[in-house]
Amino acid sequence: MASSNRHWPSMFKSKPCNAHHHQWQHDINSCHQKTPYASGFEERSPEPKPRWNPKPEQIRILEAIFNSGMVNPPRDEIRRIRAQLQEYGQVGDANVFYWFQNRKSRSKNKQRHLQATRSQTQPSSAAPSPPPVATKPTSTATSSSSSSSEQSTGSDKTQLPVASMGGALTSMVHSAAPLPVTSVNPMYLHGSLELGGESFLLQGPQGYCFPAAELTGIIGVPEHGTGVHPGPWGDLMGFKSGEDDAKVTVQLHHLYGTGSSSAPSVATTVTSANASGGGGATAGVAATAAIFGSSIDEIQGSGGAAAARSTVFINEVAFEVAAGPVNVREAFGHEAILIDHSGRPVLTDEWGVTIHPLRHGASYYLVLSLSLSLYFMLLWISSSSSSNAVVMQV
Amino acid sequence: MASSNRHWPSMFKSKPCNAHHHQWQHDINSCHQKTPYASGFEERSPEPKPRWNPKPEQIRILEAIFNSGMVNPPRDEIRRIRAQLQEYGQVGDANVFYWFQNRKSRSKNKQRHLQATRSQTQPSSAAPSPPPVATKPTSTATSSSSSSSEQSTGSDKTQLPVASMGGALTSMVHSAAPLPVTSVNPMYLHGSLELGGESFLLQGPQGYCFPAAELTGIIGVPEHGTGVHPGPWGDLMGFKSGEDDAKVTVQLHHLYGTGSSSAPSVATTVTSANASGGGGATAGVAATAAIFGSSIDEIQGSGGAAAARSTVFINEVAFEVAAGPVNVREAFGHEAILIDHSGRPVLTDEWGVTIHPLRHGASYYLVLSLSLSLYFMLLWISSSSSSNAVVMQV
DNA sequence: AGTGTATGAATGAACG
DNA sequence: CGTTCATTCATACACT
Repeated sequence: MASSNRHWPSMFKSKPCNAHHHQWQHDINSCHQKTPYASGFEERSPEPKPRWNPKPEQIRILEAIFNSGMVNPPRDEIRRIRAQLQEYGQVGDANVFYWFQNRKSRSKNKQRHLQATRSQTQPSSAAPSPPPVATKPTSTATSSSSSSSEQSTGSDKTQLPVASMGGALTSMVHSAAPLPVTSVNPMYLHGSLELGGESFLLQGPQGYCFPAAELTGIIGVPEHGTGVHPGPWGDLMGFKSGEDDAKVTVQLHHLYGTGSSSAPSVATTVTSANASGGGGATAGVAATAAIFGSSIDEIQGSGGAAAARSTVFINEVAFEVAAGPVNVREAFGHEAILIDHSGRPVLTDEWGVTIHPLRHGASYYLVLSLSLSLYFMLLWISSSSSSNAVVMQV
Repeated sequence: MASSNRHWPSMFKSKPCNAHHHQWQHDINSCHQKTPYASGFEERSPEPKPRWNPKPEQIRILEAIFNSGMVNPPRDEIRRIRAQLQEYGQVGDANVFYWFQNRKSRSKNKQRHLQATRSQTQPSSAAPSPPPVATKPTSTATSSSSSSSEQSTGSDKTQLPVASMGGALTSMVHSAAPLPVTSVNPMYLHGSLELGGESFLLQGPQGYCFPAAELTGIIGVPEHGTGVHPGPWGDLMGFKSGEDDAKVTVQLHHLYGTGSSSAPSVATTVTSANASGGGGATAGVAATAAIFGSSIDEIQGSGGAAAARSTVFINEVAFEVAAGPVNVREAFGHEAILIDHSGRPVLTDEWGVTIHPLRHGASYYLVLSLSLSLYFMLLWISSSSSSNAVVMQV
């Protein structure tokens, strides 16, 4: 084949000649590679092409961006990202491009595989019915609007709001108040998060200060894993449609007490300035409860399947789950972890499927959003530690 | 016009080998196509259509044509070309068509990035020369090796502070000028965070926003999302410490005996100082970690030892850990769980020792006590969930 | 030695 | 045409 990189990645080929791993310390200078082909002369001697080795910081950034919903950043966005990454080491647009490309692709078929695997492992008499998600994702109903490209992953997942399980926390996200911002960045959410009143007054002259990701984190949206459904959130979060500037208000209603079954019916309301009910419906999620909804069916084996089931308590709420291994991740999201009564996490395989089935009658606790927990912890700490009065609006 | 090649692809869907199956490419260099189904007609298979794999000779020809200026050959031309190529292997018009399309597109991108790259390198000594890098594709010249001028800021930071682990959390806040938008400039936190004082009143003079990222970062909350910001963490994380304005220290004392029942007595201490703690200043070892102000040392192993070590990020803070399994429990406590970037818990044995070593460069988040987190969450929620405004007196 | 997995890079094929 | 998807290739690193 004609030489190697004749296209894209030629932007700067003489860049990261740094050889081996990156030890947070190595530098990228000194591009002397030992020229492997010392004597061997080849017409297309493929430059040793030291493949870009993203540094931890860079990975984190990329990961973060990806998780924030920007799974396939447009060109200019890539450029920006690259610039950002460059602070930590040489990197080219192509690298970023490839990274996202691969990341998305892989996380996608990983899931696909996951699903496939699951269906195999649990044939559960589901012979004729592949009711839920079509195995054939080919044509997902994409509703992507042009503009800043947004992955349309949207619908193909099993993530309906279903809400209303007894949960604990409900978050209502409702966007409104269309500020006339400029925001060229489709992904920066601009607005104010009124979580507890004034706790966070995130408002900048230029928006820009509240990446969707944050929001999701704060709200407790569990998604965040390897390319889960970045789409929905992204869209929800606002940066999708031309309306990047939405005001997001989160309201937490809640119940206290580890009230078990009391399970106050949660309410998820999504109001979008843009209206657009469509995918927006997926909104609410966030709360534990809502999340349950989505997959419980799955777990339960949904209809027909007369599979064995167990009743377990998750966060004090009873659930019926398949007697066998359950896919925690699918059920509760990527950040979800079930903790057993002794405080140990329920082990799962790489797909989030528990290695052991849940014990019938046992109690588990679900941690979905680490961020959320910590966030609250912090909130509490801050408020409680102050001797002053804190006015919180809820 | 004339380029109504609109339906080309569809025209020759499975064009290549009309007659029989592909038996092409046998001797291509390293061509190992598993040939899915070599047998007869299987309607079942989705679409084993093996993608055309141009042989070197073919590529050469194509390349030549392309370089000769014919970047967008008309239909009949394509046919001709195909005929020519066919001497070396089966190929369809569509293949040729696609090839040119891709070739053109990609070479264009390449160029675009080439120039973009040099246009925005660094404000200083801005390279004013938009190198005449061939307007002509001349793929051969792909490596004009101009490059190398990528670096920005003359030096690369390429590294984090590798927290030395304190037991507390410290964060440096410092202000900066308000930059309008985008721009790779890191946004500094503006204002002071008085954690122990009055809640979070974070807002800068000019409506500076306080990206959640900052906060989370400071606190150590795994702000898994975001990343959109230029420097938030990085700068916050420590290096870059020009001068700190405030230092916030949070100390959580507590107990934890597995079980949320035991109300953790938390003590928050905020220390405002100016001391610029050299490298140790790294922001938060995360509240979480802070809580167990214990032993990262453990993990860190001995200092400069040349032992195998990996750098991992725990709650955004870099740590050096042994290359092998790590005892998470010992390091962070009994209820500690490390979560990997995908949201999955790091598996550990019964002693809390990770089954697999932590991945170098990977990010992990630490969940200490689920119960604790939830506890706080509930605490906060319950305290704030009163009607509208609640005055919290603590 | 090898084998498997993770992932950067490349590119054919399509979509809109 | 610009983008995106799907495969495939190649290499780095981990586990046996």
